[in-house]
Parts: sequence; structure tokens; C-alpha cells
Amino acid sequence: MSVDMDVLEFDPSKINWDGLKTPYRFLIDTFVAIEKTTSRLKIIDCLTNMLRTITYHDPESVLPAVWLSSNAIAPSYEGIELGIGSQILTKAITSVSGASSKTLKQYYIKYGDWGDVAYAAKVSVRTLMEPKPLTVGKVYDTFISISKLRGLGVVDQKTNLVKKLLISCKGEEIRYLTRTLVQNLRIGAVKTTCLIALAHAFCLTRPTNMVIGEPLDDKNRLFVEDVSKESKDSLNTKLKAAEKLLKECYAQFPNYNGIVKCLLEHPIEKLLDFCHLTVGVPLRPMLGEITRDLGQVFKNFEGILFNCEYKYDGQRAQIHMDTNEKVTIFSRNLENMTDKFPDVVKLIPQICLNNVNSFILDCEIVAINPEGIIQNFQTLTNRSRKNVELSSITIPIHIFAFDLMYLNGESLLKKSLRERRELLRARFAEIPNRFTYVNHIETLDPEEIHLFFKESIEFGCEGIMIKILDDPPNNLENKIRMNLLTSYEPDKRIKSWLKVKKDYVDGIGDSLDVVPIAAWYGNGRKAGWWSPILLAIYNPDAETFEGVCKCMSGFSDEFYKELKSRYSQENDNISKQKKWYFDVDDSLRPDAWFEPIEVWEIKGSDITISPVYKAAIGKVDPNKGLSLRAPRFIRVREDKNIVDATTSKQLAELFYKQIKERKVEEFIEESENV
DNA sequence: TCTGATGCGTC
DNA sequence: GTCGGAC
DNA sequence: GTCCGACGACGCATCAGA
Repeated sequence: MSVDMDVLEFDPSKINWDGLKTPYRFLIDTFVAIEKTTSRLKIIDCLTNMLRTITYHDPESVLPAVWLSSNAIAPSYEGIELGIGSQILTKAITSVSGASSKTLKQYYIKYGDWGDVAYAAKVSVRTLMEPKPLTVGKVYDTFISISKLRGLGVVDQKTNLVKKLLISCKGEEIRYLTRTLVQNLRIGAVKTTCLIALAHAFCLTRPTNMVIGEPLDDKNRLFVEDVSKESKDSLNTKLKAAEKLLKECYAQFPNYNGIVKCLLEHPIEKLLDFCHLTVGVPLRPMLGEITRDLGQVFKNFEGILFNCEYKYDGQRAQIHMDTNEKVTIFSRNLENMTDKFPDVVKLIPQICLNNVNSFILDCEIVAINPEGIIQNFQTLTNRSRKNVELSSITIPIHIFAFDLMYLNGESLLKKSLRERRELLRARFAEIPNRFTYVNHIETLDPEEIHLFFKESIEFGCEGIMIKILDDPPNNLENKIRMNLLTSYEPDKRIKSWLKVKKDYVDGIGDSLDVVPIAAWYGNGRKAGWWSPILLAIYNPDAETFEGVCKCMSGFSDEFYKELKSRYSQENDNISKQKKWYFDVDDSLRPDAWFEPIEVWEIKGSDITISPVYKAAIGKVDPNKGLSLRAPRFIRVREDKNIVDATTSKQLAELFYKQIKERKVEEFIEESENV
């Protein structure tokens, strides 16, 4: 019986652990089976069979197994972090393997994966007694213990716990254990895949009358659904329904602790009765789809009314208030950010009009100056994050609300955007410079939308969001209608919310011509290729190339292969030694330096003031250079020579142009002197 | 008490 | 955050 | 269309070590 079998043939009862707890080995065997394939269906089947087996023999270990498979150990909003990286791993591995840290470094260059490094280093420490085989529960518990360590000497304490685990590993276990420690399991199964497997598992192997913590005797026994009696079609329908249910549940209650508990104690059909939208538990935010061609949108959705909103350059936030006026703030990735925004916590009760006693709203938090003028994203990131005192806040913020998901005990997810928007505007009070509804227009005229987009950029926004307000008329093709949901669809990126940013559109946005001057060895899928690649602009006065950013996005596999042959030892285009005319901070240590021989066009969403890069240093800030936010490769400029690359002066001008476009006064005067 | 390295969060 | 690859 | 994992710049929090 092996987990990579067809789910219909797999029989969890045939696996035997002699009544012991789930061996870690069993989980790892599953991961090994998963890594052999790239087929998602196959991956799901392996995980499904693994979870069924644990449910059958050792239900208490289902939850730890789910966490360990999903590359996490707790919901993000609980703030439980391992805090382990290369430093602690190197310490732990060197002390149990005898390999020097230099050797480990070489291994890391070779493999690009800490799990592979640990595996290659081989544990050589002998213990008096053979360590007991690891169990799933033991590994998970140790991870939780590690996450709780804090204060003086944590590095040593964590290192010791990691050492103990490493010593107890057998065979492949060390590879995946290490990967879990650095939160990079890399088995192609993160969120959705795990969720689907969980759904399938509890369809096929259903526990009943089970009480966690009590022995599985006759009174407290497992009932295993007899799948063989079902026709394949009807079973498939059931599995699909369960998938949908789990996804819907997770989107509004993203917490495996609650979900798995419920699945073990109740029939899967009851899941939403227990795990549903709840004040104090973040839902996964709805996302917008990247839109490059507005013309096509208007063609497809002709005659549909849009709500167009400014897309402010700040931080997405989900604000919850319960019936005791307790406010909680969650980030886009469901981290609890309440501590960072005591000013928001204080403000929130003031925005509630009569009869608002609990709610969840979606908004963008943006830095402003004392006059109420919007500041850029970098300003917002300068705020402290922990133990923030109200009196110590120096960077005020403005909340731009755009959606309402819950009000006074009722979920609004299924309501149309128009209804949700009306409630948001009717039941909450705007406070100038503090809390307002996003700037918006309601139109079906493409011209108006274009104009609105232009204004948004001038105002200092990233662009606009275009959202469907009402259910579209019936005469549209079904295919399009399907995607035009006006409900709030948590965790989905669908066509009813379109994201339009200036850098998506050809001809606008910051495009630079740069010279590749160095690179690192790629990891994982990109092992064997150069990735990322260090890029530079040209300073004609000093005749130097100034590092501006690294880039790893926008290259095709084919391009990587060509690049590897273009920059190799054979053709002498790489060297260990940095050239004297490369102006790059010593903190950047690429694996190879390139001959400067070609020019690439790259694009980014913003030019930033950089503490690391030297590009245009002294021209904007005496000690800091400039860099690029979200850089990506566009094409090779075969028509350009390396000295035709963007110059430091041009980059500084671009920076000032960006500032000017956004009407930020303090920089405009300086820009006259560039 | 300060500095630099590391981790982890935002985009 | 962007992007390309695999399904 | 969906999912995943290659990695980007940047800044605060934390801790080791001088």
C-alpha cells in the first residue's frame, strides 16, 4: 500500500504502525512521492491518501500533518514565526555533521536549497542511544517550541532544538525537515492543493463519533466510507462539491486549526456551520486582475456600468470591529497589524454612525503629511511596527475605504458591490483627511475612464481599479457573465475587479536601458542558470557603470539558456573579480562578474531612493542612489551600445519627473538643478 | 551602547 | 510586488 | 484559468558581538 496509488484502490487500513503515532517518515515518504511528479492531480492524490491514513490510525496527527504539508505551522495572523534562517541552520548543521561552514556554503551554491545542503552534509554525530524515530506530532511540537523562544540567547536555544531534530532524522527526513524550517518546502503543494487534498480525504475516509484524545475503541470508532460501491461519476461529483466547500470555507475562515477540528468532529457538510465569516478572523481579500489592454475590456463589456476607484499606493488593510468596539487590523496576507496602527484603532469608533455595532471593511491605508497631502509608499514604510504609542506617531495616515464585507452580525459577501457600497457610505461617517470613501466615478464611457486614470496618476496613485457594480444584463454571452460576479469573492482574482497600473501600459511607466554586469547562480527551477542578474546604468562623467537593481522576472527559459552560454568561462565573459569601473556596494557579492557587452530594456513600477544601489548617487541624495521597484526584463536592445545605456543624469531626471507628476512640492525646486 | 547581520513583513 | 511554466 | 515558485526593493525588529 503506497500513497501514490489511485485513491479508489488505496486502503488506509492496510497501513500498519503497530498502534504508534504517525511516523514523520510516513509524511516524508509522501513528500518524496510528490516530488517525483509535476502533475497536480497526482500530488493531490498522494496528499489525500496520506491524510486518510492518518485520519484512520491517528486522528490527532492530522492537524500537524496538514500544517507540515502546507509549509506553515500556524495561521499567519497568530504571529507564530520560526525565526530560522541560514545562520542558525549553518550552526546546527556544522555541529552535527562535522562539515565546515565553508563546505556548507559550497553545497548551497551547488544546490541552492538548504534541505539539499543538510542532506549532503550527512549527520555524523554518534549518540549513546539510537534516537527514537521522529513522529509528525513531535516535529510539529518542536517547531511550535522554537517559535516561542525569545530574548537573550535565542540563537543558541533554537540551534540546540534544531540540532536535536537533525540528529533524529533518517534518510530523506532531514531534507524536508530543513526545508520546512526555512519555510520553503517546495513540493508544489501550498494552499489550494492542500485544501483540495483535505476535501478529498474527508470525503473518502469519514470519521464519526470520534472524540479527540480518546482511544479508538468500539465506542469511539472510525467509520470509513466504502468508496468501492460508488460509481466513479457519483464519487467525482462528491469530491468536486467537497473541494468547492473547502475553498469557500477557507476563503472566509483561513485557519486549519478550526477547519480540521471541525472535519474530525462533524460531517464535512456541516463545515460552514462552524467555520464561517467571523469578526476577528481575517478573510482572504478579493484581488484585482492585471489589465494591460483597456480597449479590449470595453469591447468585451460594452454597455456595462463600472465603478472606477483610485488605487492608492499604500497598504491594504482589513478592519474589524466587534460588538465591544474592539478593533483588529489585518494586512493583505492576513497578518495582524493592529499594533502598528493605534491611531486607526482610536479613530474607528468615531466613524460608526448610529446602529453600527460590528463590521469588517476593506481599505487602503496611506501616509499623508500634516496638510493632508498623500505621501508615497516609502513614507508609509517608515512607520514603526511594534509597541507604537499614539503620542510617538510622526507619520499620519488616511484610510480610504472601498468595501464592506460584514455589518451587524450579517455577512455581506453575497450582496452586490452596489449594495455593499451603499451600506458603507450610509452607515459610516467620513472624517476629512482621516477616513473617506475612495475617490471614484461611476460610468460606462471609456473616455471618462481614461481621463480618470490620468488624474489618478497625477494625484499620486498607482492607477485605478475598475469594478462591476451590478449583475450584468441577460443579453451578454454566458461565458463572460460567469466571471462577472458582483459579490465579494474572497481569495479570488477575477474579471469583475480589474487593476490598471501605469507600468502595465506600453509607452508609459519607467523604462530603463541597462547593462548586465554580474549574476548569481539560480535556485530550484532556475538552478544551472544565471538568476538574478545585476544591472547597471552608465555614468559618462566617471565612465563607470553604477549598479541599479537585480532582475529575475520576465526571462523565458530559452533566454536563460542563451544567457548561460553567452556568459561562461569558455568565452571569457565572466570573472571572479569586480571591474574597477563597476560602482557596486561591497554588500552585494555576485557569484560572477560579467563583461559589459549588451543593453537590456527593463521596466519597473517606481524609482526608489536606495540605501544599497549607487545609481545616480549624489544627484538626489548625497549618500543614496536610486533603484527600481518591481523590476522586470522587457527585451534586449540590440540597437544600443553599452555607452548608450540610461545615464545617471537621465535616471535622476526620471526620478524628479515621477515626483513632479505627483505634485510633491519639496522636490520640485531641487529638480530644476539636475 | 552601538553596529551589522538576519528575519520577515509590506509592496 | 511581476513573471513564466505546467497543468 | 489556476496554481506554483522563481525571485525584485525596502525598512523595521531583534539579537550577537564588539
